[in-house]
Amino acid sequence: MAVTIETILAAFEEMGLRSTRPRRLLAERLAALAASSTDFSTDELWHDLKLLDPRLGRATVYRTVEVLLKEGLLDRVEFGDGTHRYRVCGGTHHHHVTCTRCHRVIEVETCLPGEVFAAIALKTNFALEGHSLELFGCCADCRNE
Amino acid sequence: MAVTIETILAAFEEMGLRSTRPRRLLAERLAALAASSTDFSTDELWHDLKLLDPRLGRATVYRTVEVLLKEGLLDRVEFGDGTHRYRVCGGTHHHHVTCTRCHRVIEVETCLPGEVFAAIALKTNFALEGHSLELFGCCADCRNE
DNA sequence: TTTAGTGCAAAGGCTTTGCACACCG
DNA sequence: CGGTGTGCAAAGCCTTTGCACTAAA
Repeated sequence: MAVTIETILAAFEEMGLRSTRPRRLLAERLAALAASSTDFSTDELWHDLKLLDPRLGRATVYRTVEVLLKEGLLDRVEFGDGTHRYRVCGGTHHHHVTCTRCHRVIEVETCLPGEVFAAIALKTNFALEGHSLELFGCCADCRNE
Repeated sequence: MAVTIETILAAFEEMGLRSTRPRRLLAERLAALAASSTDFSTDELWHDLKLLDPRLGRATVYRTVEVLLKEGLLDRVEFGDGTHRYRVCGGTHHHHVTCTRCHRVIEVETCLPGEVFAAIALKTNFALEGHSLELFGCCADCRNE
């Protein structure tokens, strides 16, 4: 299921947040990023939005990203070097495959088999609650260059 | 294989780095942390070291951690909220199970079955090069409180 | 009219950098 | 001695916060 402007605006409304101009612009931009499976940094997002409204403040971007993260509409992707980027995602469980050359991120639904979790839980005596899996590699486009 | 003071000092030497007082103190402290499987932040590490040598500078800690990270003797553990900590690890492939209550980190060698990687590579057309897997849960101690 | 939301600028953390001095080899 | 390594302080980033103003409802 694709994340559209409506999805995001509905999320705002559901949380009891007002429909403001900055939030509508954010929703519009994020829907476009979702459609093209493009990930982004807060800074890139802010610069994009400034083209639509030069007065839009950085703080608003941070505040809105935080809200959407909590709501599960955005995903924070951590890189090994300590940097991170965001991407729009439906709320379903998934993992990321990141191209180490061009930084493209692809979602996959493939997950770990239950036995792996069971084995780890048994060995560590942890009650497992969640996990994150990041895969790194080289995408087809970058291999052909 | 346990990481000892000697392991770390040998790593410095192998990299052509001099044996200095700050680096020896670092090695000593890190070996202790390794022995007790304790993870740490740069700040905690710095404060610990200041007890041994009040003049030891923060920058030295950062510089040394960076070197040991690159050498594979340290592991950077990322948390979902954007914070991160470090831990000493032998160079072998492993993953982390983190307690969401007490932040304790346990290493596990259990990894994903090859078929999972094959399936993902096939589906995304990526040449996979690496991955990181972080598991979150509640440890036995925290469940008994 | 009421109060959430915003923009701005300042303040905060953490990390890196520049530089003169210290000290290892 | 020569050059790496260090401590210190300053500068840099990215992010959060405080506050007066704007604009939803």
